[in-house]
Amino acid sequence: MDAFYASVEMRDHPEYRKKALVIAHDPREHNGHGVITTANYVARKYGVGSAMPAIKAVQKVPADKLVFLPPDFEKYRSVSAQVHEIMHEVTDKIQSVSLDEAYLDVTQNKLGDYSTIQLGNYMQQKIYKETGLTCSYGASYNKFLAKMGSEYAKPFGKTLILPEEAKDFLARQDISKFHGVGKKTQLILRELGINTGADLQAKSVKYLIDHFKKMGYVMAMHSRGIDLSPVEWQRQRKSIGKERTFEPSVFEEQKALTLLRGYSSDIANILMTQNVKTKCIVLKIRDTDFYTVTRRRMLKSSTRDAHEIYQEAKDLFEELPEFLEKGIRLLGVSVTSLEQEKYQETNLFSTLE
DNA sequence: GCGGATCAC
DNA sequence: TATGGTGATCCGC
Repeated sequence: MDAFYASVEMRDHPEYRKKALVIAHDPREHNGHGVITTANYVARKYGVGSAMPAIKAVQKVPADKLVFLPPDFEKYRSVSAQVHEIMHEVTDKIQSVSLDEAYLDVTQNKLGDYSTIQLGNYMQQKIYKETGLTCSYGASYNKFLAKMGSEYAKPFGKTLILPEEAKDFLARQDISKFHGVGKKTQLILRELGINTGADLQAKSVKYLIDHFKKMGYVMAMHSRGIDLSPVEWQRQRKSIGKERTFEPSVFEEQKALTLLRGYSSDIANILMTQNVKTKCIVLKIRDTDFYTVTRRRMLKSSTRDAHEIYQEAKDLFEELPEFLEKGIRLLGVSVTSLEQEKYQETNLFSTLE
């Protein structure tokens, strides 16, 4: 398989920033882009009320020159669709990872007899021309290496990793660059003296499985340049959820129940548009001390009814009265065990065609 | 199947 | 230091 991973840099483009950011009023400072920082941190520091999602980074802008920009998700979504159109010129085998990242299987492509790099350059340049966004991509013989190469190429580059180069390339990478290796796994790996791809390669597969179970096997394979997972371009969603954090916390039962009703209705609407039903309702709740639990209930028969979802969520909620005492910081509902409705019109037509 | 943990973005 | 929202997967029961 020729795999391809593209990552579009939206957050650094002034028009497409997806998240809250802080920007200097004076465009002569910081190239007119201002300074991106953790919105909540800045909000607290400068006494501005804000609970925007956070991103990374820098400071150095005086307080009186700061202004908060709300995220424009509509814009973000529409640009993402534009980018996807360009990718679809090359192949329909696209696995979206998020609005701005995707895997493409270009073993076959729609444009003709081109190399993976030629296809990549075509998309990269077209995306830049049509949206002004830079993107990087990685190309290799499997998904893992394609993604690794893409990260390596950021913010506006490309990386081609050939089979005979893979092991050396991986040996040089820090374990933090391995997909699936997060904070916790990193900590344990480093305690074992494993800091790089070379260290992973030096350990036996058995050793890694003994320490990390399935994850160990995956890391062993990845470090050796092996990843057989396909580009899942037809995957369907397995859960749908809605949750919200409150500042200050919620103490009133009526308010909590109203929120649950709203979430249930939102979820029911999505079930409707996606033509699926659910067999399992999950309640998620977090108190002021950040103590979080989830409780779920399996249904006898699947549903897409807002009120039925609400009733289950309410039942689960009422089994946890302690949270109202403490104060509710977060409340959420999600549904899993989704079942595709059969005999869907679109399916019928597409089958007949 | 359930609930917590971990991870990605 | 302060930790948002959505979704997936894995582990140990």
